[in-house]
Formats: sequence, structure tokens, C-alpha cells
Amino acid sequence: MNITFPDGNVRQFEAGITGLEIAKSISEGLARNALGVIVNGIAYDVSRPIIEDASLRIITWNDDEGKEIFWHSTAHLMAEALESLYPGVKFGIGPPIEAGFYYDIDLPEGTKISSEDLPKIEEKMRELVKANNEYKRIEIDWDNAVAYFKEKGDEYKLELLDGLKDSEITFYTQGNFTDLCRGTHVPSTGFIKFPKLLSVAGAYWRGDSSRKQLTRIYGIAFPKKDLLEEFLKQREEAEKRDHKKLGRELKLFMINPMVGGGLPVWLPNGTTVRRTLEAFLRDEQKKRGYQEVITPHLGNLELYKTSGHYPYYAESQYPPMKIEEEEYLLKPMNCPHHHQVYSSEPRSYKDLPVRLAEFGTVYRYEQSGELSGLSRVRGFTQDDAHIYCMQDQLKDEIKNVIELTQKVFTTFGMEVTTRLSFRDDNTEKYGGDIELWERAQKEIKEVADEMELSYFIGEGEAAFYGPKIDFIVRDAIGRKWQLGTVQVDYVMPERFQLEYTGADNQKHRPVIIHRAPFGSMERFMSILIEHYAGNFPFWLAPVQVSVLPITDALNGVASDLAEKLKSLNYRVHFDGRSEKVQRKIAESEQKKIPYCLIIGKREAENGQVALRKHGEGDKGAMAIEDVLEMFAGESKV
RNA sequence: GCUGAUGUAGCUCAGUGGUAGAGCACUUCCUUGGUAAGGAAGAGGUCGUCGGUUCAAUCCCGAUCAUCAGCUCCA
Repeated sequence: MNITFPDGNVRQFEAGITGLEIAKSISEGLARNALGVIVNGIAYDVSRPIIEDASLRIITWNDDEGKEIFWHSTAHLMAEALESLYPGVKFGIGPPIEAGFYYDIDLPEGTKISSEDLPKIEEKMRELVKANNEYKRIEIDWDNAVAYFKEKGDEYKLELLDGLKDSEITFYTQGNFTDLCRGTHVPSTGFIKFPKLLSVAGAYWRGDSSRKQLTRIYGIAFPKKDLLEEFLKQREEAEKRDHKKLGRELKLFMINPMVGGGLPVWLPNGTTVRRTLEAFLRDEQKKRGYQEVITPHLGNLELYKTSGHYPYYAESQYPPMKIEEEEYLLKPMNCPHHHQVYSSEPRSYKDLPVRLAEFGTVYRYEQSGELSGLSRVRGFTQDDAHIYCMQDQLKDEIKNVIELTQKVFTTFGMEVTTRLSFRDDNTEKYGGDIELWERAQKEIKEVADEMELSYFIGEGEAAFYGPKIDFIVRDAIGRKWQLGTVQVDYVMPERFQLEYTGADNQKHRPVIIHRAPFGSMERFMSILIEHYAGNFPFWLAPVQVSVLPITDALNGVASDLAEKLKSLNYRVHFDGRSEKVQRKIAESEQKKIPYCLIIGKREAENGQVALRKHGEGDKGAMAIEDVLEMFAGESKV
């Protein structure tokens, strides 16, 4: 039979040959590292015979599929360890995930696993790794599969089997453990050299909160020690960057139970950063023809009934309050207010597009367990805007918005990929006219192509009222965040009966674009803190420069300089304490202030300062006017 | 909301069934020092909250609240 390799090469093998043997025919090293093979797009164990012509790709750790196989096998390995340590444990599902794997288990009555138990389980796993048991694939018919798990008393596997009546059933066995599993697996447990269990958490069976909560154990594994170490180091780095920790250390914000959970309070430092971000965006918006509005934090319930958000989203809103026979809602979104601004005067096609922007604070009820720092809160400010335009302006407006969004993310040094979120065939899910939808989707795609965006299409990811463009950014340590969305809306103009008078002197409905590059100031701030690890660039830093005289005798000269910088609108910290300069420097560094200007006798005599850059150290003496020039340059975004 | 872990000084964290400790921060004094922490003294706690067990609870038990890790939800 013919086997076609990814490079197009075709070679002849005898039918029934295994992936491993094919790998061996290429090189011993490849055979040693082969975790699986993709045969005609389907993952096979390396030991599984290949019986007909196929295209074939050999999978190693370096492939995403290889990691999946590796981690999936580790999940089975952990399951075996658990079964030997906790007899009677039942198993839910145990899939590989983006980084590692988990297994959901149901422990026998009275048994609990906490993070202290993980080393013990890991130890057992390492034992099983040494045993180097083979992962064996067993094809089995449905009745026998059911019989096996009935005997074992595992109702979870039985429920899974219920859904597999018409499919081919396979088991995988290694050592003393057998699991219902589609595969694929590494050849033997010996491959899983460095397993590591990470955490324990509760998880509902099949993600359904009305069903039993199982114990979920997260873990990961690597074929090499340095990969594990690197992974652990990265986790530590992420922990160090945790915005909740840095937020406290740098006095950016606080969460205070007396104020209320999920209601962050912005401290002076954090407020400075936020206002700077707002000023940056406001400026960019001004360049792009936006007008700013301000709307109240409460809105008449009628507004939200009209928009359809109430009672549809009642569960995530605060209950309405009655004021003089009228009901009011704490504003869960800004759009309805903006629609009222739009319709506050008759609009002509000559007025369009109308672009209304607001840093609008909204309140949404989040379950208490969901609250976290600045990322999940109950009150937050959206950098919201609504663009009202004619259908044939849509393309240009989308382009305008994408440009703005890209400007924002590149400014922060974040790599962006774009998802075009379109509708799927399920017409029930969506509102508005299907022809307009299709036109909008086509235009969005055209814009994306014209702008040479790197994008992919997410079918079925659209909002109910229109297609979206979502921006997924990658931060400094490679984590992905979905930020900034652009949404086309055909439903709200109908609901609010928005109109403009066309050139034909007829009334028409405008199209609305919702957009928020940052999304929420709170969440964006949390991401930004972690992205920069608290080391804000000069233009954003809460304090930009500290002025440090070496002795008290120079306090006068130094404070004059500090005052001068302040008068030029820089954010300056003057440290005139009777402390050694080493200490002043240490504290300035700890506060992550971008620059220290150190003034000793020599500098004072020459109109210079000794410059020190955060994280880089001493830069030597520099004339004050040169420093000012440098600061001016770095202030530009 | 659910499961688990945690809750001791402003922060980070020790500790004990017999009225609580360190480092940093803070206050005062001394020190005037050239690129990441000079010295001394002082002040600071209802040991998250409420109940129970006990002669005695910060410690044991229960409830509750908050935080964290997940799960569920998210215009």
C-alpha cells in the first residue's frame, strides 16, 4: 500500500504495518519520539496497524496533537494512581486542555482530596511511570462495555456510554487501569517522564450546576525536566504579575468589603493610569469624529424594556427600584441611553454617521464566587461608543473602528488576532433581516481583507442582533485575552424606531455599530498591569520620575528641579528625606518609577542630573535640558 | 450560587487550650551617606464575625462573612 508523507513523498509499505515501524524506517530518533500518527486525518496509536493507502503524519511532542496525546495519557496515568490509592473512586471525564489535563472524579463517601494529597498521588504516578506499562487499545462492543462499568459501578462512564450507542467503542488499558476512551495514547507510561499535579477544584458533572459536583484534579506532564521547570517558572512569573498583588503593592486600587465586593475603588495611582488611558482614547476618538456624551447611572426601566434587555437579562441586573411610582434600573448598559441621544433630534442622511462615545459606568450582578480583582466586578466603566450610520457607510465605519482598535493594541505592544464572529444556520438565534446580515458579513470580510488583518471566522459566534469582530490579544507572557469587540446591530434601531431622513425624503433605519476597544476600563487595567508586570511605560506611569538629592544640602536644588518638572506636567516624586541615596533608589525602584534623577554636588554644579532608568540602572550624568527633551519624546504615544 | 483552601498588626507571615510574635511599613531621635534598604527607641492587634464546648478558646466544634483556586453564568 502507499503511504503519503506531509512533504508529498509517497512510499510503499506492506499493509498492517504500524506507525512505529514506519517511523523506524525513517529514523530511530523519530521512532523514539513518536507519540502517535495521524492517518488520513485520524489520530492512531503508533502500535495500531495501518491497513490501507493513507496520508500519514508522525506526531511528536512538538506538535499540538502530540501534547494532547501526552497529556491525555497522563490523565489515564493519574486515574490509575487514584484508583490504587482510593479504591472505589469513580471517573467522569479526563481530557487534555490547553496546558495539561484534568480528570473529574467522584470519591467514595467520606473521602476527600485536597492539595496536600497531590504529592502522594504524584509519587504513585512516578512509580507507574517506572513500571513503563503499555497503553493497550481494545475494541469492544457496546454491551460488553456497559457490562464492564456496571460491574465496576461507575455510573458516569455508563452515562457516557449511553450517548455512544451507535459508535465504535474502545477501551484503553494500562497496568491495572481500564478506561472508556477514544484515544489516542502514547505507547507506554514510561514516556510520561515528568508528571506534575497542579490543583484540585470542584466541577459539576457535565458542567451542569444542577448535577453532582465532582472533584477535578488538574495536572500537566513533560517529556523533559527543563520543560517542566520552564513551565513552573512561567506560572511563578504569572503569579508575580497578578494584578491583585501588584494593585496593592503599587497602590493602584483596592477592594474593600465595607464598600462592597466586586466594587473596586481606584486609588490615586490607579486613577492616574486610568485617566491617562482615557485621555489617550479620547484623543484618538476625537481624531476619528466621535462626540462625547455623559448619561446617568440610573435609567427608567422602560428604556430596558424597549431594548429587550429587561427581563431577558434580569438575572444579571440589580433589581429595579421604585421611585415615585416609576421603576428605575441601575444601568446595565449604555446603549439605550445613547439611542435616546440619537433620537433627541431629527437626523438627516447628511448628519450620518453619528458617533457617540462615553466612558459609561454600568452595574451588573455577578455571583459572589465569580468576583475577582479588577477582572470580574459588579460595577465597571465601558469605553463605549455607538455609531449610527447608513448601510452603505458601514464598511468605512467598520474600517475606522478597526483602525482605532488596532492603534490601541499596538500602542500597548500587544499582538492581535481578529475573529470575525458570524451567524450560523440556526435562524432562531438571530434577530434582524437575513439579507442585511449577509451583506454586513460580506462587508466585514471585505474590510478585513482590504486591511490585511490576520483573522479567522468564528461561525455561530455572532451576537443575536448582528455579526461581531472580536480582537484576541496576546500579552507579554503569551496569554490570550479577548478584548475589544465591534458589533453590528440591526435589532436596536428597530426596537427604538431610530430614523434618519434620506436623500429621497423618506424615513430610513440607521445601522448601529457598538464598539469598545478596551472593553471595560477595569478589566483592561487588570490585563495591562499583568502585561507590564506593573512596569508602566513612561507616559502611563502613576509617578514618572523621582528626584533624589544625595544629601540634605542639595534639597533646595533638587526640589527646584522637581517643581520645574511638575510645572511641565510630569508626575514627580521628590524624596528629600535624610536617607542614604541607596535607600531612596531602592524605594523608587520598588515603586517601579521609570526614572530617577539623582542630584549630587557634581551634578548641581554642572546643571546636570545622574539618570537612572528603572530596571536598567545607572545611566550616568546628563544635562537637564537633554533629560527634558528625552521626557518630552517619551511622553508621545 | 456550588466545591475546596485560607482568614493573626497597614503589608508578608510565624505561633500557642492559660490575655500574642517577627520582618517591612509608621512615629521620634541620631546619621549627611554617590546608584536596590545606616542605627536606636517607640507606637500599633477584640487573632474575620457570631454562637457552642471548656475553669479557661486566637487555637477545638458549628454557623456566617470575606478572599483565593476552580465550576456554573455573562448583553
